[in-house]
Amino acid sequence: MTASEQAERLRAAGLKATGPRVAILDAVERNCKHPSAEDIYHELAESHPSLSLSTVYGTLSAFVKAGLVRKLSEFDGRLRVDGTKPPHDHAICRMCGAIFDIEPNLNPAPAAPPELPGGLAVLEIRVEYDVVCATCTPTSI
Amino acid sequence: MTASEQAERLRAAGLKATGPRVAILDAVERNCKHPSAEDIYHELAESHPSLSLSTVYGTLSAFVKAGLVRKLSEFDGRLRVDGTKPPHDHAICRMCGAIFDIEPNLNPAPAAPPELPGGLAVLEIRVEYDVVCATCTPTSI
DNA sequence: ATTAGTGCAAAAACTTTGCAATAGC
DNA sequence: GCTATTGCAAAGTTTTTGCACTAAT
Repeated sequence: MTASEQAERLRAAGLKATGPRVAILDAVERNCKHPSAEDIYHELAESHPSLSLSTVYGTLSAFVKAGLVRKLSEFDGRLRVDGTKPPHDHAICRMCGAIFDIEPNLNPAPAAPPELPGGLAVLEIRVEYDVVCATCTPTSI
Repeated sequence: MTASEQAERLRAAGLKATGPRVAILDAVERNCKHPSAEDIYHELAESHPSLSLSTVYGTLSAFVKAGLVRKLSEFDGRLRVDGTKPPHDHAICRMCGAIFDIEPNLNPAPAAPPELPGGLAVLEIRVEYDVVCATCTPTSI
């Protein structure tokens, strides 16, 4: 996706298309490793030397609210985001908190949002797997 | 549930049944508001004046690994736990992070764990709702 | 021209750690 | 008695805030 297309998406989401924003949106969509704010900050350090960490935090927060990226904090408590395109599910290790991407077609999430109580507007429904990963499984002694 | 029954559960989970642990497990199972470590600490302040916050953190971590309580951090980044008995789903507001309990029968999660990659042992599968709550919905001007 | 967004530094919030004392098993 | 757990204080991380400046619309 070109920079101007990203800029268009930002404007469509009601956000100003600034240089830092385009760069951060792009970095998040490229990075499929559920990066933290600091990960993104470092990833952009060379190309955007003046970018500050607080801008990354503020920008990610704006993106989450606008629905451009998905917030994940189940892992290690830190803010983690997922901006990769096709929606997918996550498995989270109960022991170490590692996040694994799961094919959404393994367990198709209910597509039709049911009636939820309390005036909740459903934007998306996902399936979440509570797992113990291979590393944390006590293997043969 | 009596204190000795809780103690038995702790031992069954491979944890020593200490006073603080029984109290914390009990507090978490009673509190249906997805409490933070500090919430529990304050809740037990009167009955257990000597309890320290670091013990709460350590204990909750042990409970999560043992599967006695469920870890939630999607909310505000802080550690939040859910120890209420019947498994249920959560809706999380994209704007403010508020957590709402959702009846699991609205959208029964796939019960049969499919084949997952990388030796993941599935412990539980849940449905997660990405929502905007009533408070955050821009109402009529 | 207005208003949102940026960057810096400082502050705040949350969580972990080290260690001596204690309580379970 | 041995070992895991506790409590305290201190340190470490992560995130937020205030404010002057800059850039987008």
